[in-house]
Amino acid sequence: MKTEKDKVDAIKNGEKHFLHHLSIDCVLFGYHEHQLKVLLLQWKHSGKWSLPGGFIKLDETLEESAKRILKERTGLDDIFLQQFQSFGDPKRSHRSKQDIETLAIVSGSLIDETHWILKRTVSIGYYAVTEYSKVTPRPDPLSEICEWWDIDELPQLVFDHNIIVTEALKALRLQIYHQPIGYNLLPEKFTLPEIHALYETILGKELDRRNFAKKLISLGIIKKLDEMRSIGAHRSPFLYKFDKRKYDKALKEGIALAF
Amino acid sequence: MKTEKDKVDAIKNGEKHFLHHLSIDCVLFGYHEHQLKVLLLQWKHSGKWSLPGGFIKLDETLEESAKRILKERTGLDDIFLQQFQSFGDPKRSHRSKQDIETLAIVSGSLIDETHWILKRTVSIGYYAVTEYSKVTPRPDPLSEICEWWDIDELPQLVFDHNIIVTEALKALRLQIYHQPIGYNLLPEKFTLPEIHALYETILGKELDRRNFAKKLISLGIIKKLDEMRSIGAHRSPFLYKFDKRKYDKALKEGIALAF
DNA sequence: AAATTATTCTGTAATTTATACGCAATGAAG
DNA sequence: CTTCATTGCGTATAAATTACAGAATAATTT
Repeated sequence: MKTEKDKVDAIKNGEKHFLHHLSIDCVLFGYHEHQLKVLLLQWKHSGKWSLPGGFIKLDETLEESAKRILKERTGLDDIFLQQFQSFGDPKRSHRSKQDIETLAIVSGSLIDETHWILKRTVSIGYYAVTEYSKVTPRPDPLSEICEWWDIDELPQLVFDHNIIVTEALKALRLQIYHQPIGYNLLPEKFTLPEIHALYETILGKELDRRNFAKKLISLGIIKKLDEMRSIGAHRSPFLYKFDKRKYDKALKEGIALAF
Repeated sequence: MKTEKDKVDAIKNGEKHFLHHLSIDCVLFGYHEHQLKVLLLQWKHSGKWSLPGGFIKLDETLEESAKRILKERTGLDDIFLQQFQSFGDPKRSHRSKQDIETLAIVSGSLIDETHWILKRTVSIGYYAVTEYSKVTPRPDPLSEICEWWDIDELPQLVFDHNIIVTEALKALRLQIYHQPIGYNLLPEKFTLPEIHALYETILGKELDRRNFAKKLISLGIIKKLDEMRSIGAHRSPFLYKFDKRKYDKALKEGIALAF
């Protein structure tokens, strides 16, 4: 585990450890009670909101980099990450004078216009989906707050981060039609209503529960167990689990869902 | 138009003009006589084959950069470009001693291990599709030959370029199910057999011509004209053209094709 | 001028898939 | 033992996809 000092130090001496002109931005979708949320950070002093992001170490792959960044904010290992687009407008990462001052104060170093962190930066976008409740959000050294925001009540974000979120959501919704989603997002054993709610939340629309179940079962990616879950004052739903072999096959070869 | 000298000079002095650690690689698919081809370059001396690629200027967008690179190789403006993935393995762009020597000879400059062009490079992949016959391939200063290769008879390529082609084809085939393709790829007026062959070629499989036509017409993105084309010793097919308004709408909003 | 050949155009029947929805079954609470 | 909210099962209908047959046409050949 890194100390806070180490990470602030990274800004000062990052020149030697990170790829210049490149960054990673992560859109982490959190799923909870029929609501889709996004993890955001609030910068110190300016109070501006941003996506969790960071720089790429000289010897790590893009995916390793994204994983590391997300782990620092959430504590989670093994998130299913998906690269979806790179953002490279020459002016996208322009920082205001105030933001530069903040960087200088927080890192305790001189930041003039030649500083590596102010160079034009192309950002590689990754998205991931997680169970909201699994995460304990942790701000980074440059931020005051790290918390979930409802997908349709986002504040204005820094740089082009609002666009990045929009594109990530588009990519996620396109993906859900061509690959199964849910493994690592649901408990090992789950009920039909649970996976049904997950899909409805991500797609942002209603899906007939009976037809939905029929389709997933007929594709063979989930299968019924002989157990039930007790959910209080109502009929107990059966438990299901993913057929990992068929799930992985569907991941690799793609499926054609039509909801 | 740049002179050859300018471009070789770019290697020597590119440090000041290009973003370090970043490059663009383009997979240009050429469509001709039921064959899908890819434009490749053969490097001088080593004889290795690669995709057309290049570096990003300090003040241009990623798309402008890709457009410029493709224009230099093909003469074509206005190609429909699609960013599809970034490739960032730390070892992906390793060059052999021989290749470094060639770079030094061709550019007439000293290239030691600190030279910017040898740094770890993340490449942003773009693909495009064009009519094979519209293109006059032109090698770049580092290459001997620039020519089309059949998609299923590609040689071994440098770096991870074989993977890049595979991923580009996957992305193109996924795209064709969700967006119309054909504008800028077919003459303004075309026949059903022509557009049918285009789709079969890109997807690499047979599509029933009657059902195919029914679908495109019912979606409204092509419409029948009152003219015919004479094709020699056979029945003359009717001409069609794209309904640009509906085509653009489909591009923007997406469609769901199922062939 | 009639038959031949290769190709395009139109239509329809059979099948599969998707959609809509009614109702019985269940577990706990009153 | 009735009520309530919820799950599970099944079926009728609509829509989309697939498969395929046969007529029409423009030269070329006989």
